[in-house]
Amino acid sequence: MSDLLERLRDRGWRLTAQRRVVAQVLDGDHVHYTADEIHALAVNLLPEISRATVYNTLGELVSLGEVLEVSTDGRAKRYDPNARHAHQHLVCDACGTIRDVHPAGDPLGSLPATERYGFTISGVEVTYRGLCPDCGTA
Amino acid sequence: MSDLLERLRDRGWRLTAQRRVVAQVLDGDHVHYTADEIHALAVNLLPEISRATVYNTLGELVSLGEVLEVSTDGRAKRYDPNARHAHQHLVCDACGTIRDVHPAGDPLGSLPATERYGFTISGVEVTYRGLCPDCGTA
DNA sequence: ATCCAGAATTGGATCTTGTCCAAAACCGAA
DNA sequence: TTCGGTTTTGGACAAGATCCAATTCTGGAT
Ligand SMILES: [Mn+2]
Ligand SMILES: [Mn+2]
Ligand SMILES: [Zn+2]
Ligand SMILES: [Zn+2]
Repeated sequence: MSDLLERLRDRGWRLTAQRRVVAQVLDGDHVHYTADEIHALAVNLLPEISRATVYNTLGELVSLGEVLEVSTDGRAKRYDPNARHAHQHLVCDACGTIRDVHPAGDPLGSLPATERYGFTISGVEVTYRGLCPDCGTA
Repeated sequence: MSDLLERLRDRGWRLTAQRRVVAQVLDGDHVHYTADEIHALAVNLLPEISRATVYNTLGELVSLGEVLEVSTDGRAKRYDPNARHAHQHLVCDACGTIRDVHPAGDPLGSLPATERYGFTISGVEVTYRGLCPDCGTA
């Protein structure tokens, strides 16, 4: 059983067949699927699973902190199971590919105290944009 | 006439009444309105302007590099006329307020060469999240 | 001043993403 | 086995955005 499923069971989550296949699709640390992609992949494993259940399950996983929502453009949100290791994203502007990259130093540190305007800051998202090797001008 | 309108005219843009009021609404460097907010404000100045024209005009301004699109959440995109000075955003998770903040050092520098995976990197977006003074736990 | 072709605008249809809801199915404790 | 709470489901609904064919506008040519 995957780490993810194990942690969920430890939290008293009822492990239904539907939740199991959603977790299974997300398993592996380097995917960034949309909800509809996850639904399509889940249907391969459990043909009768509904779109609503996929959205419900993803919402619960996000609330539990097991999955991150990533909005790299104004399109569909992507769901990132790599919630345990802080990381940032490198996005191809042409094909939308997303890669995980890892911070050098604390990105929060780059915001000077004089630029906080009384906010209580809880996090920072960094998205690098460019062209991937496949899409770059050959 | 605003700087923005002047630059647009210099580029040979046809300055219609509709485009003028959209530019007028965006004038001033610290706004981050949604397309519908811009439409509502534009209607005050030119009652018959359509939503489609607001979207068309915003799209053109973005193509020209005069306005930036900002997607801070999965909701409506926001349009940022402050495209001439590199800056980052500080977003309140409770009320959605956006403030401009200014980088200390080049945020691009924080991505190690070993983490570029053959991408040609063209830019970076940094979004700090937290609670604004109004929304913070009093 | 008038005409005309290309540019711009318009309202509504359409699409995508996501949420909501009431009914049905499921599950596990008693 | 029964029963109440939990989960799932399909379809309705909503927001944001795009598309499109019809119309209006515009500025240069005459
Ligand atoms: Mn990731
Ligand atoms: Mn800004
Ligand atoms: Zn690419
Ligand atoms: Zn706030």
